[in-house]
Amino acid sequence: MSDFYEKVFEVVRQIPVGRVTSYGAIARYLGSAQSSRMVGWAMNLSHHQEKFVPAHRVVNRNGLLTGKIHFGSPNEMQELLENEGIAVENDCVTDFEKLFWDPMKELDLEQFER
DNA sequence: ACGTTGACCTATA
DNA sequence: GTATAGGCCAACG
Repeated sequence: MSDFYEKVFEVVRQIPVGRVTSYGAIARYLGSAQSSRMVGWAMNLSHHQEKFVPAHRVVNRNGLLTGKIHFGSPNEMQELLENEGIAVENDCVTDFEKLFWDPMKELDLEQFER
């Protein structure tokens, strides 16, 4: 497994409950700013990972649940999000800007504080 | 081996 | 404000 995917999974697991992030944010955090597609592909592999990866907390820049079809059922992603307290309407995360969790900001800030 | 596709993003027009 | 174009890299047929 490449380090890239491993890092992606690690970052995704660090997403707090009730928060969401975008593929681009993760890609930028990993240094591959314009390779956001690879992040999505990594999510595809996340199903094979023994450790559970909350891929449902990762949406596109628009807050749209584009990847829901890759889950078992299209409703599964929305159900999981709503179960964590994230309101989803019409396959879009409501108050996406509020719930947005930027790893580049949050993680770097945590590391900086330490 | 080559062409197409894809859980995306940014930039022009 | 929507529309189109380009770029990125890996997987699939």
